[in-house]
Amino acid sequence: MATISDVAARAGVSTATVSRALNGKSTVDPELAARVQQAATELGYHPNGLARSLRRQETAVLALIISDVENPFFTAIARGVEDVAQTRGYSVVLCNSDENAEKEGRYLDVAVQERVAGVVLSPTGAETKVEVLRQRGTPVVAVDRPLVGAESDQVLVDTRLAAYEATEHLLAAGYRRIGCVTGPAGVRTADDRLAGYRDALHAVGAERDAELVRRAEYRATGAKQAALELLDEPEPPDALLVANSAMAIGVLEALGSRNLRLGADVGVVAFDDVPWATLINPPLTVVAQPAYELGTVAARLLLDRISDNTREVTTRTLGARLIARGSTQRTP
Amino acid sequence: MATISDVAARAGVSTATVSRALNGKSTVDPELAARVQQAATELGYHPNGLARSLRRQETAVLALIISDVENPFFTAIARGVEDVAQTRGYSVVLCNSDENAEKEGRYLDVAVQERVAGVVLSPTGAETKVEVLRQRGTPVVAVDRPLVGAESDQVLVDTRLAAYEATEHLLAAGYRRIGCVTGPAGVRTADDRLAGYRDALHAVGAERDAELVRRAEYRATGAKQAALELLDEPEPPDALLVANSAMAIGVLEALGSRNLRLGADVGVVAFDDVPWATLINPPLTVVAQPAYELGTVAARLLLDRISDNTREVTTRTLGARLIARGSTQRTP
DNA sequence: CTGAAAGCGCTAACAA
DNA sequence: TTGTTAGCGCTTTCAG
Repeated sequence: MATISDVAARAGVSTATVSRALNGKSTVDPELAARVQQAATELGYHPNGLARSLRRQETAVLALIISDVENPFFTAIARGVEDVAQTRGYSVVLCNSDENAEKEGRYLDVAVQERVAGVVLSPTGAETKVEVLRQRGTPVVAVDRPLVGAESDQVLVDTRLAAYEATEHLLAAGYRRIGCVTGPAGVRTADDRLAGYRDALHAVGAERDAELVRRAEYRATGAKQAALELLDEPEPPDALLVANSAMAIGVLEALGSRNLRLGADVGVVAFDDVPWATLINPPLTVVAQPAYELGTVAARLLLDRISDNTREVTTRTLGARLIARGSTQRTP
Repeated sequence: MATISDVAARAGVSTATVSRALNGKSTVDPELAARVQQAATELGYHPNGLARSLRRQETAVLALIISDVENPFFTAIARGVEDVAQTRGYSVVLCNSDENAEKEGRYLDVAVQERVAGVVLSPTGAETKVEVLRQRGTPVVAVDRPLVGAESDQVLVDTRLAAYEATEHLLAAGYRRIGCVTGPAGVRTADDRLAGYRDALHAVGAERDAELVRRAEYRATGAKQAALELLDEPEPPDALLVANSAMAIGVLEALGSRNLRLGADVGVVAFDDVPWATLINPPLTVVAQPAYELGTVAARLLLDRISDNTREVTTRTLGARLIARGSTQRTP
């Protein structure tokens, strides 16, 4: 594996000149520069990024730590982050914390050890582990969920309001016993969506005591179980607000296994627009979150902070929008 | 940011001792080791991975370059790779080539520059850019698609056979004019699936000339367009083999927009099992690929090669399995 | 404009 | 067992 000195030797110059020529920094005699270029290509020279970063004390790598690679919401964020990073010359490495605080911590350690330039994090919970970054001065921006107790940049969705509106929509459609299937306690989005749901019920003085609420992991299986429990209640719900798309799958399976008609028997609105929403019958009403934009905004915030760490901390809150479809119509 | 010499100074030992103590290599006096540990935690010391890797001439990082982060098939592979890497102390960084040879090349460069220990690659096409790795001696394993002309380890799916069986299944179900919507020419999985489809038709001497075949990008929109073209033919197909799940969405949308009943009017079998396959009506017949296993096998192969580069090159071919559901039944 | 030389933080011989 | 020392490959003063 060719090093800079191999190139220097071949071109008959010093390593300093090679470095300068290849990085186009201070001016180098065009003729020498050409010799260097040629030597480099002849040798198949690829600069050692480790050595470079070690010397420069900086890397052009961002870490993106998300809680579920298999969730389209997060992969859309990933695309957003990547697209922006790309145009600014940064690479992004994607880490999957799997909604697991320990794994998240491990990746934060890796991020620090590898001296990444910055981190976009969707925190699993009320983490303190992020202190590692603060200590070390690595910029972070939280995405989708806030970073409690840490004054860092954040890009969030007004998910409580969205849940409120979704619930209102169900009420307006004539549903009366509205239930909610949400994520684990402590996960901010799960709590916020539940809060929005309660706000809406409270606003119309509906069903305050009969708590048709179930929590589960943000996955299909738990949600199916939760939905079955609700549907088997003596007074089952006639509509459900579901906190993400993986859960929606479980809920729809539950409906199927109880032979309940979507919309007519049980209205459903789920968070996250998914490509298959219009393929089912009736099509699924969803709360579409601006996932891609979340990613682009987060990346821009992060890169800005990397280049100027004195900027004041900002929180950007994006809106979600309800897309009403057949699954929230009682009569076809 | 504390360095190893800060720790050494604080513990009153040499940096070598700190290194040894922290890495648990050769034996260190327990008492000294304890002092080092304490000094390290007091200072919030995190070893500099760059310096370490530079010195050791090795990194504990694998690169996984896939062609679409938003495709569940690839994210399942990612999980497989990650789970195995994790247990062996490696981190994996995920790169999204976006089915774009140039982007793939850029990430290969980054992989070389960052001196990753190895690469799992799902090649976009007939790439030569992978030469960069070979030159540099970085181990690669190809996953899902072969690396043409490069003798590297590979983990593939017998997708041609699977397509053959899927087509056979359609024939057995009574469909007579079977079409195929597959990916771009040159993408091996797309070509193989088409080949398997043709094999099956050929075997029964069916419809050899009337080519009901369309190609498009592995995405919903192109597939919708392609399906519409086929459906608007004077003699439209009565069944379709669809080469991936994103395409399946487009095809199903096309059916919907032409008011054709899935199964009854047009049978459909699609590659990749997706969670929503059973939510549509009738449920979708699919070819389930062992994506997660593809990832685990690839990672193991890669790690084995990293530790012993003299192993002979192997190709592992995994099987796919047809899951017959309602979308391939002509009569309900 | 170019080269010599120092050093980023760490590990691994080699000595002691 | 511990310390001294020499680099890993690169960039960047500082001289020339």
